[in-house]
Parts: sequence; C-alpha cells; structure tokens
Amino acid sequence: MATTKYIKPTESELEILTVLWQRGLASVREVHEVLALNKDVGYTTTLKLMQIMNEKGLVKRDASVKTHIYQAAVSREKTQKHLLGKMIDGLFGGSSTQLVIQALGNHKASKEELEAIQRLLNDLKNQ
Amino acid sequence: MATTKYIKPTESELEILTVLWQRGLASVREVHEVLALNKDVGYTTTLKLMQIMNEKGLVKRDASVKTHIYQAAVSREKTQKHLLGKMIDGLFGGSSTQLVIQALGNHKASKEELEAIQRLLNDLKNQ
DNA sequence: ATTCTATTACGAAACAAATCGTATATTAGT
DNA sequence: ACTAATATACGATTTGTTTCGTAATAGAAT
Repeated sequence: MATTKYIKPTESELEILTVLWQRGLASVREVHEVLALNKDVGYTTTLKLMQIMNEKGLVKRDASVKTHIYQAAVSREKTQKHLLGKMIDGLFGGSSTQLVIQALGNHKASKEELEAIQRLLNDLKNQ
Repeated sequence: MATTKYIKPTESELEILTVLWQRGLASVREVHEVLALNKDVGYTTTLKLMQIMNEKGLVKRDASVKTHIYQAAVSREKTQKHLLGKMIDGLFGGSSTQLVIQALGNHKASKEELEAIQRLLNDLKNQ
C-alpha cells in the first residue's frame, strides 16, 4: 500500500481549508473575502498560499476555467483526527479522557449536546 | 488587572514543557536526554531553546548553581486550555462536542474512563 | 483594437523556528 | 596549577512560513 505522507497544514493553511470545507468549491477571491473578515491580509497572499497548498497536495484546483476553482484535497475528518491525536499524545499524556474532561469543563455545551455524547458513551461501553 | 499576554509555545517548546511538567525540576542535560529518546537533536539545540524559553517567560531557572535548574513557568492546565480552545474554534467550528466525539471515537478509552466522563456529564447536566 | 478589470505567476523580502559550531566559563580530579 | 569534563553564551546558518510587489495574461467593455 502506497501510503501518502501526511502533510501537516500550517495555521494559515488551516484557515483556508476551513473555508473550503465549508463551501466545497471556491475561487481564490471567495476564500480571500472570508479570510479578510477576520484578518488584514492582501489578496496575493491568499493566492500564493493556495498555490503552495496546491503543490503540497492540500487542495486541488480546476485550472481549465479562467478563474481557477479550488477544493480541499484532504478531508476535514482526517485532519481533525491527526491534529487531535497529536495533541492528545503531546499535551494530554495520551489520555483522550483528560482532553475530553478539559474540553467539556471549559467550553459550555448545550443539554442536547451533552445527551448526544452520553449516547455515544453508551454505545462505546456496550462494544 | 495587568493581564500577561499569553505566549504560545512552539512545538519544540511544548516538548520541553512536557518534560518539565513531568519532572518538576530538571537541568538542560536531563531534558535533553528525554528528548533524545524520540528525536535526533544536538545538546546545544536544546540548551538554546531553553534559553529562549527563559527569555519568553515560559520557564524559570535557578542560575545560582553551576548547572542551571529549570522549571516550567506556565501551568499545564492553562496551556491545555488555551491550545484546546484554539483547536475547537479553528477546526471544530466552535463545537466542543464535535471534538469530544472525534476524540472518543478514535482514541480508545477504558470502561472506567468512559464512566468517569459519564459522571462528569451528569454533573454538567444538573447545573 | 484599445482600455479597463480581474486574474495568475513569480520572485524576493520579512519574519519565525530550529539547528549547531565554537568560544568561554566553571568545577572536579590529579 | 594543569587537565579533562561538563556547562553556558552567542552568533550564524538553515529551514519554513507569511507577506506582498510587480509583471504577465486573459477576458469584458467600449
């Protein structure tokens, strides 16, 4: 099996991926306009980043049209899984439970969300 | 209230902090030997990093003895909280629940751990 | 066709992180 | 006092990330 090396997105790349995961397809301008809501950055900066991401294989693009259309080439789930795993191993001594406790303790969740987690826990316990 | 700006440790700095959190007090050599188990890096690199961390205020050191003794100057909990929060906001759309589900789904937890989380959930629900 | 507008391509600078070599200092052993 | 061993200090280099200016390109409007 030819395993492709996992490429860790940088922080800026992650911001761009987040936009792409949300929109599916987007031009550089569209991505840029979303980013520009939260930070002050030039258009060509976003463009350059997306070109680099294309080289790295983090995004794909359709260059057959005048305005290139991009999409994420890595899934949100895989990326979450990877970064989360790193964090659990590095910061939480390998204990996902510790991380869960911290996460629930600090970020408030609604009753519905808590119940969703409880159902998941029951499933896990009965395996 | 004079709030001190939060300094985000880099990845290498986090590795060093992890060692210090575990041991409490340690010399550069001690830290370095732990790091060297997992990666190939020179002693002076570790030294330099710890000096930088000292300037940043991430660690404190006792320089009154010949071999300087370091300790973490930031708490593990605060650091966990900060980085976790960033991750939830950035990667999980602000939903700690999503993160918890991912964490529990991938990293296997023991029955005891799952029950500990269930108790926490009950507490949270009854607030 | 010429001009205007929006786009991509590309290089270079600015910045940040990690690495290590070499010099210097301190202590312990002889 | 000399030597060996072990430390710290510090500069320089390398590597990675982010930034943006400028040029080239393509299409749309006139």
